Amino acid sequence: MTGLVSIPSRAGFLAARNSGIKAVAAGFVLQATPTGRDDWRLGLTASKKTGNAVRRNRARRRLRALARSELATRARAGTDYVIIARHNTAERPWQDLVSEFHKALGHLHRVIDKQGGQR
RNA sequence: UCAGAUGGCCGGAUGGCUGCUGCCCGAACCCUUGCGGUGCGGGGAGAGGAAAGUCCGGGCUCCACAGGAUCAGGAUGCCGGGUAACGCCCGGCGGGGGCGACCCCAGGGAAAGUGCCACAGAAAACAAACCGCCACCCUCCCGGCAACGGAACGGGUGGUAAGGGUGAAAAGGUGCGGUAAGAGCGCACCGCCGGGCCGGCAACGGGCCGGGCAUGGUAAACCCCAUCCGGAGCAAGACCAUGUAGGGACACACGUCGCCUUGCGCGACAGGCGCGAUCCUGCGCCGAUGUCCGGGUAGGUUGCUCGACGCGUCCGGCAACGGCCGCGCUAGAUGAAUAGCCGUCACCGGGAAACCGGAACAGAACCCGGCUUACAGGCCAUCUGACAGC
Repeated sequence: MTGLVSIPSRAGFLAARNSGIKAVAAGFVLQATPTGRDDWRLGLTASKKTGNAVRRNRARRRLRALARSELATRARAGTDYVIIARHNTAERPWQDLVSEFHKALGHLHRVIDKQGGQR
């Protein structure tokens, strides 16, 4: 998957979940955690609560398309982003997802800046 | 035309913009010159009929493994064929259902043995006898002066299994004869058992002869018989890179002899380990190692898609299927590509219309053959029954 670098192992996902910060939107949950790497990486998660395999795959594909169009130009190096699908991700209107993503990403970046300033 | 049966097929189409995975081609650059790497441009490909459940059968890989005997365990179970194989498919047979086309069946053995047969019922299997039916005896009672005679709706002894009742099932069925009443007691037909004949590869079917009839059901209870079966799975397995050192637990032999090149040597025999168990034959490994735990590392390549493959003509076969020839190459991902958004046209529902909704079951993960389950809507072929027309 060129263009997007994916988080290769379960350890990366667990790190994002435990030490990262998160923003909950109506159509998804966005998490971010600093890694100290040169590039930024993306992880996608769709649990069984999202639905059957078809719904999970569709939700993951829509989230990937979202990341490709909206996150690629705004992502910060040295950060792992994890997007978690929710039960309505597969059929939520596309424009709603886009606007929610902008809000969530802006929130996370502000929190990261604040934490960095305190240290 | 309506109702139905069987078999097969489809599972929206097309376009724009922005992207992804792997393949091929082209030019450029880089170096460790290779079947190399990097980005760029172009081309064509990219989920299913069930991809599902993971229920059977194989291929492939590892457990190094092969042959035989006995036992244990599991699966299958009418017959014949198809197949790599099957618990699958096809064609028959038998039984059951339907007016019919057709459908359904866990369909070997119950005179090898053991067990079980609830409730109800007298009785559930070397038969037995509750209400009955029949015969005989006694008595109440009646007649007679008496001897005695008659005689129950009562009692006893015996015969019987027709009828009643119970049950899923009551020891062949129906009819006639027969009898005290009855009974295969006798006869006819049906069924059953035995023998032989004919047809069929066979399951089985059809006559014939003999026998008055023995053998209840349950094997989806144990069991018997026949056939088949080693285990684990692509997270199999292989290679590269990284790492490779100390710790804990468990297992078992540590013996004899020979040779000279006297070595942490080689060889032989015992010994140990190795199929579910035991034994035999062969073979391999071990003789200070093996296995596991914990710790550490968990990145890349390969296996990975040309195959019991798909399509078509012809030939053989009732068919499943097989064969010859020709053409085609049709996903190979790995936190996991095959998409995101927006149109147009068809389909379904609502509406007078503009238009608004809906569109099933469901996502490859080593690959095939099946089974099972889920499924909006639609198409085709053949056949059956009814009605109408000719």
